[in-house]
Parts: sequence; structure tokens; C-alpha cells
Amino acid sequence: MRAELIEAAEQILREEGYAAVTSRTLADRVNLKRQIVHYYFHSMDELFIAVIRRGAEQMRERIQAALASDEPLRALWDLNSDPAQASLSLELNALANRRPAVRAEVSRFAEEFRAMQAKGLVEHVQSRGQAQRLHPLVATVLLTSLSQMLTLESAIDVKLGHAEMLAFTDECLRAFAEGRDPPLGAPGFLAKPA
Amino acid sequence: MRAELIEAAEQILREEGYAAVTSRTLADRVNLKRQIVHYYFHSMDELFIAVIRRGAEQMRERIQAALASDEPLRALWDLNSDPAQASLSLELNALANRRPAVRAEVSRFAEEFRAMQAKGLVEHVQSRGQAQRLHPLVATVLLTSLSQMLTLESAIDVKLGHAEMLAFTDECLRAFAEGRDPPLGAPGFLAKPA
DNA sequence: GTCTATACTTCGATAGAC
DNA sequence: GTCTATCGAAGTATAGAC
Repeated sequence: MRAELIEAAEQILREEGYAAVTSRTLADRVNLKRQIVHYYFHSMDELFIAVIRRGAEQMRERIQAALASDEPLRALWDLNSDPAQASLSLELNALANRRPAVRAEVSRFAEEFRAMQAKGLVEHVQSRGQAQRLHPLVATVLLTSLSQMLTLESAIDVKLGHAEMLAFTDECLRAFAEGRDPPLGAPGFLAKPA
Repeated sequence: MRAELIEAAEQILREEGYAAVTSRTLADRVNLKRQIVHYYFHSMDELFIAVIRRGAEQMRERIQAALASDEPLRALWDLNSDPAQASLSLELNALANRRPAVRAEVSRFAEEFRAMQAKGLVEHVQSRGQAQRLHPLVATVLLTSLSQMLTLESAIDVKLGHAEMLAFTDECLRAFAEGRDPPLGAPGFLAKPA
């Protein structure tokens, strides 16, 4: 039941925002009375932290899978472009802004995942026998910021420049995968082609 | 009084999030009773839309000022890195996600400002007698996404990679201003150096 | 314009029956 | 474990006095 409540909370968080996560909306999803929430969680803070920790475990696995794929850069781009992932991330950030107890958890995991991605990219470049070019943390920040921002804008019908940006990104990812230099005026990303 | 309420709403939106913008917190800021909000605005949607339109006018002026400066690219970066601007933008996005009436306004202005910045960058490059390289919309999306995301992360104590990203960006902006090619592995941004 | 008064809803949280 | 009952606080909104 506790697990079901956490799952329901994550869904509501994604679909309707943190303001909609209340004891009532939660209990409705599991077809129980709203007091049940307080039985499993002493406070809403505790519930949110449980959601974060569970989400973090899943995210850790997804990042590892992406880094283990043939094209880690593109897999990470796709992962961060997942609308569910992006809106969950947005809501948790907004929540972190107003709940100190939540902030500590969110920033801890955010930094863990950033470090993880950067480390994975370094190893990928090394495994291809290439030299590092762009700082791995810079590449990671670029990748996650752009993909998440584009996804969030799409959710509110902002689309000007998206086609151009996606085409640009795709060309960069393709060039990197094939060991070519990126197009003129584009980020050279991680590695220097052989 | 109407103007004061709009100003108060914007402040609360920035400082405490959209969930904190209620008739009570608003009225407290202007030292009146909470019913006053309903006298000036028929609904909360109407209030939010008034906030958006007023904010949009200011944003329009700031973008124009940035584009008219010596270093438009850097001025735009600084503008989007303003914590007040970034968190207001985040809250309006979150609000737009849940209030359809708000969404239409937000996406309209977001696209207007994006087009405005892109057009300004094109004119700047032309005035320097340079050839276009990176698509102006791509440059605009890159600029705003990165600066806003970094600012938002700072607000929740996420800082891993920020120093590297800022140093990288600064070097790109400097190279562009001085008509040099950007550092290896970096975005070439807008123009091809003479 | 601003107030008091009020209606109705929802929130988080606790106490105690079963 | 899940329920009923209840609390105090806060939310949007309306009616009507001054």
C-alpha cells in the first residue's frame, strides 16, 4: 500500500503538479479514505521524500543503461527528453524551492546524477581511444538543460525554434557517433575525432 | 490599487511560488482585506493574466535594451540569468501547465520574445558585416535554456558543473565579441569570424 | 472602494472505534 | 490497517452595508 501511494503521488506530481498532491487526491487513486496517507507517512514532506528516493533509484538505473548503450550521448538525450521525466523533474525542483526538507534530497540526487553522467562520458571517450575535448560536466549540463527545456516548452505549446534546435542537436550527436567533427558553428562536444 | 495588486502578485509568484498567490497573501501585502482581490479581478485567472501582460511589457523593453547594447549576446545571457527573471519564468511555466487560460498567454509571449531575440541577433551580425553561421533561433534557444537552467539550479543548491559551464560560456561570448572563433569543442555561435 | 459577513470547499493532522 | 469523526486553518467567491 505504501508503495502504491508513492506511485500515485509520482503520477499526480507529473500530471497535475505538486499543488495537486494532497491527501484527498492521493487516497482517491488507491480507493481509500484520505486519512490513510497519514498512517503511512507522518507528513507530506515525508511522502515527497519517499517519492524522490524511489524516483532516484529508477533514474540511476536508466542512466546506467544509457551509458552502457552504443550511443551514450544520444541515449542520455533521449532519457532527458522523456516528457514524464522532464515534468517530474520540474515539479520536484519547484517543490524543492519551497520545502527545505525536499531541497536537500533533490540537490543531492541532482549532483549525483550529473557526476554519474559525466564520469560515464569520460569512460566512453576513453574506450574509443579519443582525447577529451569539451569538459564532461559542460557536455552533461548542455545535454540535460537543452533536452529538458525543450520538453517543458513543448508541454505548454511553445515550439518556435524547436525544429531547428533538434536538427542541430541530431547532427551533433550523429557527428560524435561517427567520429566526425561537428558541423561548423556547433558544439564539438566531448571528443576530438581521430 | 489594481497596479499594486499586480505588483504584489508578481513578487509572491517569484518569491514563494504560484501556490502562494492567494487572495489572502495578496491582500496582506497591500494591507487590505482579502475580498479586495475579487473587486479588481473577477477570478484568479484574470489576475494571473494581468501579471503576465505587465511582465511581458517589461521583458520586451529589457530585450530591446539588451539587443541595443554593445554586446547583445552577453546582455541577453545576463538578462536570462537574472534570478528574479528566471524564477518568475519558471512559475509562469508551471502555472501555464495547469491553467489553460494562462497557457495561451505564456506561450504567445514566449514565442514573441524568442523571435525578437533571434531577429536582433541577425541584425547584429549583419551590422558587423559577418556571415551567419549558427541558426539564430538555435543560438537563442541555447542562450536562454542554459542561463535559465543554471539560475534555477543555483536556487536549489545544485552547483556541480556550474563553474565549468560559466567559464565555457564566458569564453564563447568573449570570442564572439572579439570576432574570434570560439575555443575548440565550443559552439561557434552566430557568426563566422572575418 | 473598502468593509463585514457568510457560504462552501479543501487542506493537513489527530483521536479513537473496529 | 482502515475507518468515522473532528479540529483549525486557509482557499475562492458572493452579497450587502457604509
